[in-house]
Amino acid sequence: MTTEAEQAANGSRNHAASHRVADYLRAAILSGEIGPGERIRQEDVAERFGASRLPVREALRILEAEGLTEHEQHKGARVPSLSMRDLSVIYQIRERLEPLALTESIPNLTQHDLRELDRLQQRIEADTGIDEFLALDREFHLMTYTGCQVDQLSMMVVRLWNSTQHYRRAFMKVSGSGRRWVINAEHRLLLDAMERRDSVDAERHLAGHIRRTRTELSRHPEVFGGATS
Amino acid sequence: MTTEAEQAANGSRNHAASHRVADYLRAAILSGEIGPGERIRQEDVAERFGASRLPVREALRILEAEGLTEHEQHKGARVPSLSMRDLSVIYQIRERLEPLALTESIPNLTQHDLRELDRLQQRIEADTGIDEFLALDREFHLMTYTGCQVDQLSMMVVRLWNSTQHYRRAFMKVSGSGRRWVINAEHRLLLDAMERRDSVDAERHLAGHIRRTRTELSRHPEVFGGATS
DNA sequence: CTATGCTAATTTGGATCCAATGTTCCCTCG
DNA sequence: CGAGGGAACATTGGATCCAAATTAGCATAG
Repeated sequence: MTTEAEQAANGSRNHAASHRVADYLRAAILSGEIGPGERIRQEDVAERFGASRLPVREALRILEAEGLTEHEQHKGARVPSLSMRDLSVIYQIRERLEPLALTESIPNLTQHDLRELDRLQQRIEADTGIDEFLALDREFHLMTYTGCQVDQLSMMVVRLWNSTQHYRRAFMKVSGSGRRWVINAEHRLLLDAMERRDSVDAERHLAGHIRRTRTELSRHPEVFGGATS
Repeated sequence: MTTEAEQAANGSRNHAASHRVADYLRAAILSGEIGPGERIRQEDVAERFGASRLPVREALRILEAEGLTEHEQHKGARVPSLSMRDLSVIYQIRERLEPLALTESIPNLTQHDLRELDRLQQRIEADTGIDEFLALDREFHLMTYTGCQVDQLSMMVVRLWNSTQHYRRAFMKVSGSGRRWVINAEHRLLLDAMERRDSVDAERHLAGHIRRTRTELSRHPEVFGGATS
């Protein structure tokens, strides 16, 4: 489920316990099991994970550095609530970073990768539920970056996706799936440019895709549950 | 010295011991005291810091997530060595991210900030040693982003500066200070655009400044001490 | 009945201890 | 004399224990 996340987060397989706990918590946050503002008790996680609190604490530091949790002295960890402005800027960051990652990726994509991307897009076009759509869409985009050899860049992209995951879900729920065809059209244009190995065109389509999403998001302030702090 | 680094790294003052240790280690790495490939022993740090190994371990996880250290199971932490390609891509990332941070910053800069920047640039133009130049240049650029309200963005920028600090120093040492006047001219053009609150022009100058630096860097492979892994 | 202050319980922060793994040095054997 | 193996050492990983701070609950006063 979160395979891509860790792969990009840890250069190679670093299966230390703290990382396994971090992966576990990351998955819990991404799946919505732990929502913004919600507190994370170390003991709970330790117990559920069958380990002591120590690796949990290390994991929380990792997630904090990734921006997935906030810490306050003696008050513990919680998932931060983003404001509309935060989210908007994150999308602006994505709009500049992801095209770069794409350009780095395209020359290294194999025919197999491209076929896999096509297959993913077909599954996205099949009318699925919101949660499945979110998972597939994430998988699709992150897969377009599999050719990007620079860990630091892939990592940044994955983290940006991670920290907005909850709001993407909330947005899908309030906006309905009415505009799914737009997404599909944009994905198809992107895929086409990628198959032609036309980085410039692909960058253009991707940037437009992200920009449009940001614009639509900004029209749905209710995603932030009232509190825009 | 590393004030900006922490300020951006921790949204607010999080003076937990693990963060103080992380700041300490970050400063040691940025100052060149701990160089790429060098190992960091937990006990040493703990002793030097007057604390137990536990906060040190948490600090190392933080630095790992920031990309300042690498970890291997049962082998400990070391500062990663970057390849020419890594460095080049980081500069490409900076070329896209920092103009965005600048645009976010410019409207919020006070007259006082601008005066301070001018003063900094004057100090840069005074012929200083390499280490002082590096510190001032860093301070100058990061100060241009003080108006950027989005923590996540400022944080990313600071981390990019951090992970390339050592190679910037090495580059200055091999390339000599012959081309300092180019930097000064670019800084002046950037400052002028900022004073006119012309984000577009400022972005253009900044991107050019970073691109030129990347190009010059790529002409000095000896910065990587032979090993380009 | 509400608000405030105090105490008890919960939770996080830090230190020490033990286990597991990696490293080094030396001895032996080819 | 060099290479391989093994034992002692050093270092990291994890668990438990204690201290400090926050939170929650209760009692009491207004």
